[in-house]
Amino acid sequence: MQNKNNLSFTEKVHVLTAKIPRGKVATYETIARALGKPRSYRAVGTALGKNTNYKNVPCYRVVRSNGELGEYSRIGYSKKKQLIRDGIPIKNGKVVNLNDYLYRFR
DNA sequence: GGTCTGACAGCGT
DNA sequence: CACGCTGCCAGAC
Repeated sequence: MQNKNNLSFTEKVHVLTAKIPRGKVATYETIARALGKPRSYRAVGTALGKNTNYKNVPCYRVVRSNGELGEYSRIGYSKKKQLIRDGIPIKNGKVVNLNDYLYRFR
């Protein structure tokens, strides 16, 4: 399903996720907001869930609004480890000072 | 086109 | 403070 922009909502989510720089993270709400729909965070989660392009889309950089890492079920691979590797401090399964590491889409 | 699902969020209990 | 129910939106049936 493609819209006028030639990109489905899901595709947009993937693209934005891929733009998150190393050392930064984004929340489902942030991404939804970047798409101009602050309340589609639900759909964002669904979109990432359907994503299988782990090579191109660093979905581990997408966390919950409260700083928790979220499910990331599919593989069961440590999202936490990846973030730490990117320089994001994690404590008790949550991002420390989320606001400082939160990436703002431009 | 109505209904269900989901890698969520917020508020109530 | 830990659950549970409800609301939200796009995609799949």
